[in-house]
Amino acid sequence: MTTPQTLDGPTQDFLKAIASETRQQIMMLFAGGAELTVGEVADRCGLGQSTTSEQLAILRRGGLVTATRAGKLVRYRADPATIAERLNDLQGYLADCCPPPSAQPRRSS
Amino acid sequence: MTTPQTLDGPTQDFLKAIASETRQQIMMLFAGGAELTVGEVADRCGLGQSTTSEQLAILRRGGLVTATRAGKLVRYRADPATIAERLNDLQGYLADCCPPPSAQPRRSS
DNA sequence: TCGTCATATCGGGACAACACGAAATGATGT
DNA sequence: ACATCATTTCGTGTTGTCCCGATATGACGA
Repeated sequence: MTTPQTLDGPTQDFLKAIASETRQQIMMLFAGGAELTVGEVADRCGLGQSTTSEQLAILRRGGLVTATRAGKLVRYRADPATIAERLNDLQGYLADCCPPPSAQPRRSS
Repeated sequence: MTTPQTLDGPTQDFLKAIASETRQQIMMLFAGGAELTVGEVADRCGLGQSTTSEQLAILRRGGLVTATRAGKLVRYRADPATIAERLNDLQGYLADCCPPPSAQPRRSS
């Protein structure tokens, strides 16, 4: 029943992904449920094409976006379900560290 | 009413602070409302004294812990209120990027 | 005032992250 | 098969993070 020393892998990837100003900026482009290609993202935030592809890959590993091929294009979009999940994990971890003194123990998910 | 391109400073600092395995490990030491000195934290996670001081400073800037002098000692403890606040900001940002298709627009805090 | 103890700051070395251009991959149309 | 276009992967330079030992600050007691 020992609480783990750190977060699990998926939540780690989520945090690393979102803790970058560039990637936050990218995420904003998906507001409203927009679907965008790598090239479109690159244009709209003034990054090189390869850089953008790499950053999107990191966001994908973090569960923030999903990718689907459409011919030669790859359409990226936000992944609200996974985001909510990771956010919930994070909240659980923080509830363990940061106890309202009378906090009830959390279920082990 | 244009949504800002990135998160605000405090939330940035919060994310950078928590997105480090070492600092997550440190935060776990504060579970249960524990108050710890720099030296105690250094011992318990096997870090150097100066390293620990620096990492705690980062956590402090991120709003995760607070510090109070007690004689020559400095006692650090978790700061649940600020953490909840930052977590809420983050949630708001993500709600903007990641729309459950029928999401109602968020208030501008 | 002087010495001591805890903490903070400084300087540096090893290593990862960021952004780029160039080359490889993969899919489409001719 | 070939050319083309979007994307990915690779190699590289630059910048930032992590951790350290050494030194400075600040508080307390003799």
